[in-house]
Formats: sequence, structure tokens, C-alpha cells
Amino acid sequence: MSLKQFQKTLTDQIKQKAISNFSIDPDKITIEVPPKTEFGDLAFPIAFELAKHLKQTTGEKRNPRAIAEVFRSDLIELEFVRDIQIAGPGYLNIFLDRNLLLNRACETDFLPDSISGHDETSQKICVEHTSVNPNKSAHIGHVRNSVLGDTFVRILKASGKRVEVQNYIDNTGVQVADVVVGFIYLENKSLEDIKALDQKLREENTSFDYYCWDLYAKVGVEYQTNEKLKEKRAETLHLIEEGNNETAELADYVATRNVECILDTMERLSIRYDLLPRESEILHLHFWQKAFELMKERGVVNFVEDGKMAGCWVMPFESHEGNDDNEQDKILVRSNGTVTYTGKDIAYQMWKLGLLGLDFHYKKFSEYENGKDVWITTAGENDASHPEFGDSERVYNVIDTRQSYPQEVVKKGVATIFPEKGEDASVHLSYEMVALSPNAAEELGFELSDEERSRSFIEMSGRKGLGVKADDLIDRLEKNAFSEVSSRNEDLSEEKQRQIASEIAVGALRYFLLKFTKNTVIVFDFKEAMAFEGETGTYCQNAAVRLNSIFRKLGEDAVPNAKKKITESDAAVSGILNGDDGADFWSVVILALRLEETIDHAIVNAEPAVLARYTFNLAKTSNLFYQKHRILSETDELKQSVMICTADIARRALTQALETMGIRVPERM
RNA sequence: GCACCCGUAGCUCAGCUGGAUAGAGUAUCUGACUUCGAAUCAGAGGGUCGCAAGUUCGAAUCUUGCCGGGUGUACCA
Repeated sequence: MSLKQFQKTLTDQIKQKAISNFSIDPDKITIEVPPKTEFGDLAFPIAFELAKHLKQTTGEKRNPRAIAEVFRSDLIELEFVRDIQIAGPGYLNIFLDRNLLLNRACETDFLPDSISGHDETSQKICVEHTSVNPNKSAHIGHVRNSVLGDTFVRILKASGKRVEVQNYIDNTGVQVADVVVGFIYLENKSLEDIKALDQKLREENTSFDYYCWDLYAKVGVEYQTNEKLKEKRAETLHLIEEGNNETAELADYVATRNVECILDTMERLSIRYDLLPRESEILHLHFWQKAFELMKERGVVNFVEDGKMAGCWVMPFESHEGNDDNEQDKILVRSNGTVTYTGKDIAYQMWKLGLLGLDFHYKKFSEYENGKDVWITTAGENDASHPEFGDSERVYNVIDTRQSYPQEVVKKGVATIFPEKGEDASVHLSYEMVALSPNAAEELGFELSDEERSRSFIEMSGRKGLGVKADDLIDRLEKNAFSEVSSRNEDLSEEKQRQIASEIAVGALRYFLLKFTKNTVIVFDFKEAMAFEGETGTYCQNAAVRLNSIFRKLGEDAVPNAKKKITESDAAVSGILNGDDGADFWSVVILALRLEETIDHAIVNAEPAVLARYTFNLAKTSNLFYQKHRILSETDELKQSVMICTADIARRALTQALETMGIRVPERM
């Protein structure tokens, strides 16, 4: 039985008693973690709630402490409970049986397993993240999206869910068109020229996406004065959407190469995908037409005869009374017959949820080191060996908060067409942007106006070429980490040092992006983002590395021997755990045991930052423990065994928590 | 105008669905490497939780109003 299961037993018991004695709503019963270890391991503030309830229903006034007493006798009988205290104004504080839990935690099953946990037959959850427009390299804002999405995927997997990861490729949108316009009309390049350029860039060790980054910015500047070029944009976009022409072929090359570059960037951060669904297939396989038919069948779209939106097909939304109703409608088909982005998105969302009745064709796009394939959609050939995609029970779309409105429309839209599926199936995992501090923008070489310099932050803009490129930042982090690693580990080979530096860089970056809660704007600052000290991924990794190094010195058999010893002498172990140093050991064990509920908490709130904070706290508690208590030099064998078990539980939980954030524990550092 | 988000230590942020003395990191100052690793640890100072009412045993957390900042609100994607 895990701590989580035990908490449920305890809560159930309390609920039962509360219902039979006081007839109160069981949802009002909450469990919490006391602020200090002296107050126990679990606390129920239920007595306050009941006192209020009594006063309201019967008028009887009862002391909360007396009410808490009612629960005590039953709960103390439970297997894991060592003691119960009524504290303060009426808290019901539970003290757990430390010895028993230490023994259980020594068994391997208390940790959630992010790798093999899930049941193949369980319902699938789809997470879409990254979805960078394939016309330039990824910047730090895109990385926040990807790290958030990837970590959420890992969290879902750790709780046993089956997850499919999609990275949507908008390969036929205006952003791609802009770069294509740049290649064709600014640089007079043919597809062959671009391929040659691509080859040349490879030889020079720069990358195609960097080139596009600059070109995209150049086009943006040119548009401001060159009306003719703007006309070319519309024309180009049209050709790309239509397909089967030279411009579309060129665009496909450009988009595909950018996708490859972006996937390489993400691979550096251990971020991987199952499928790359493309907008071109949503168009060519007529997903929209099918969705449109379904909408008409179900009567959820209307054709507007007159007024401002005359000639459009709209989806009506619950309009507030008294308003001009049409203002609440969302246009899905424009008066010229073309489909809006939201329309296409609704069709795509329907496919993700298995509601569309159509499927993509698929081919392999690339293969990861571990042999897993990334698939991409096609309109032509269909590799019959492809796995089943789409058809998920629930979909999480990781998209920044600026797109809340269209996401709301998609969610409500799908739920209107399929009320049986409902709104809960579509979740917008929304997060705030990464912006630049005025200092960071200037550091990147951008000239700011006085107005801009006075702002608290400046939004990044691909169109302006203003942003911190992901690869640049990772490079800088790796460089800094490398100089630290090499000065501390001169005996290691350079290759090994580079690998460790990379693991540290990834840990620092991922942790930095995860420690902020989703709705906090990250104002990017180089110094903060590149820190290796304090509340950082590096700190957490370091704690795990040092724990591991203790075990390296202890030798192979230390853990099994220690486990054997502590199971053989119950009473003495109990004495140690409840003795003078006991609290130092116990606080590590109990915190490690809370990993599972932390992961649940992160899922319920769709908030990976919860896991980041937890991991840092666990690292800190572990640090405290092994610095205060020397394991190798401990002379009392039984006490040493308790310490070994405690350290082992700590490093396993820490390693697992880091793994769930996509952060590896280096061999040394 | 309307909708959503934010305002907590000098700075950057947490605060677990209303709970116990509001916490971290950073910066500043003081101290600790002959000790399982100092990317670390111990300690100090630093708070009208934007303001004002309300709800109640109890509010940073819930309600309302105001102040200040941000983002949306397209026949763009």
C-alpha cells in the first residue's frame, strides 16, 4: 500500500464517521500537510468545518477540539497510524508509523514509473505541443511550450496514462509563405538554389532555420514599404494551399527542412514526438468538408443572409441577452468561401477525438536513437504499418494564453457538435509568454526606443527577428557548464565532460522554464536563466549525484544488507526513527513518499511547476540529511542501515522526479 | 467598452481548492572545505500580501468596488 492509498483509506474512514455522526457533505473534508514536522505527517482541519456545520443546522455550539476527539479512537486503530494529536484550535494531526513506512518504501513499488507504467488497453490521451511555424528556428518562447508539454506528457505517463504526442505543422500558412516570398522575390532563388544554399550552410556549420530566421525578419521589414511584395504574399499563400505547383514544392522543402531543424533542437532537450500532423493534409484530405457536413447535419452552423456577415457560415454561441446576437457568432467560412483557421482547427480537434470519421495517411518521418519512429501525415501513399493515431479520450492543447479565445471556440464548437463528448474532452493547457527584459533585448543587439526601454518587458517577435534562439541559449549553457565540469573533473575524457555539460545545460534550462507557474510571464534574463546555483536544475542534479557517490563508496551489497537489517530489528529501528535524529531521517522518507500525490496534483491542476517545486524541496531535504549525518563513518550498524535506506529512497525518488521533468542525473558533476 | 490574467521581502517568484508564526531563491552581511563532493551548508537583516469594504471561528486565498500593469476581443494564422 502506498502513501496515497493510505491517505484515501484514512479520508474514507473520516468521511464515514462524519456522515453518520454529523451528516455533513463529504466533499468538505480535506487532507493537508502540516506546516511543521512537529505537527505530524497529515492533518485534518475537519473539526472546524463540523463545528460550523453544527452551529448552522442545530444551533449547538461545540468546541472543535471536542469534535476532533470523536475521530481519534477509530483512526488510531489503523495500521499506519502511530499517534494522533488534537492540536491548536482543533486540528486532527496524524503521526504515521515511521518504521512500517520505511520498510514499505524500501520495496520498489512506491514510486510512479514514467516508463512502463501504463496499461496498453487504457484510453489514450493526446497532447499537442511545440507546433512552431516551420519557417524559422525555435526561440525560448517556443521552448517554454515544448518543455511544458513534454513534461506534462511525462507526468501523465508517470501516473499510468497512455499518451500520444503530436506536434502540429502549419506548413501551408502565411508564415511559411512569407519566407517563401523572401526566397523567390527578394533573393530570386529557385528550389535548386535553396537546396544548394542548404548544402553550403551545412558545410559552414550554420543551419537552415537560422538563415530563415533572418530572411523572415527581412521580409517583414520589406512589407512595410513594398506593397507589391505584399500582393505576392497573398498569391504565394494561395499557391501553397492549392498544392501541385512549383511554389508549393519549394514551400514544402522549406517547411520540411525547418521541421527537421526544430526537431533537432528539441532532441537536444530530450523532447520527442509520435506524430507530425500537417495542415496540408487537413486541406487535401478534405477534413474541413467532412466536418462541415457533420455540422450542417446537426444544425450547428448557420448561413448568414444579410448584415455585416452576409454570405458567411457561422457557429452561434450562447449570446448574452440584450446584445446584438450576431456579434457572438464565430465565422467559420468567409463570404468568399474560404475556411478560417478556427474552422480547420475544429476539424482537426474532431479528428483528435475520433469524431471526424476520416483519417490521415501516414509515412515515417524519422527515427530516434531508441528505434522509435516519428510519423508524419501525407495525402498520398499510406504506410500500412503505421500505429493508430488520434481517437483519444481527451486532448490537451499546449498553446499560449493569447490564443484562449480561438481555443474556447474550438472547445465549445466541438462540444456543440458532439454534446455526448462534452467540453471536458478538450483542454487548453494555456500558459503565459516568455518576454524579454529591455536589457536582454539590448544584449541581443536590438535598439530600443525610450518608450520600449521604460517597459517592464518586451514581447518577442519572430516577424521582427527579436528573440533568444533556443540553440544559441543551449550552446551558451553548455559552454558555461563545460568549463565548470572540466575544472572539477580533470580526469574525465573530454567526451564525457561534454556529455555531462549537456545534461547540466538541459537540466538548468528545463528547470528554469518549469519553476514558474503557467500564468506567470517569464521576463527572460540571461543571468537568471543561466544560473547553476540556488533554485536550479543543477542544484537538484547535484543532490542526486552526491547521493549516488555515497553509494558508489558503500559498495554493491549495502542496500540489500541494510534492508535486511532493518526488517530484522523492528523495535530498535523504531527507536532510531523516533529518537533524536529520527526526524531528520523521517522528513526525507515522508517527502520522497509524496512524489506520487505530487504527480496527481500536477495533473489535476495541469501545472508542471508543482513537480519542479517538489523536486527542489526533496533535493534540499536530502542535502540537509547527508550533510548533517555522515553515513560512511557511522559506527552504529543499525543506525547506518536506517541511513542507507533513507538515502536510497531519497535518490530513487529524486531521480524519478527529475526523469519526469526530462532531466537526467549525470554520473558525476 | 467587454472578457481573462497579474499585483506578496530590494529583485525574481511560491503559497497545495479558506487554516497553525506568510515561505523559497537571489542580492547584501557574518561564518564553515585535513571530513560520504563547497554547483554546498549554518546564521542575520529584509513584509501595511496594491487600496477599501464585506463574508466567518479564521482571508494572501472567497465577494464587491477602486487603483495600477498585461493579454485578448478579425471575413489573421
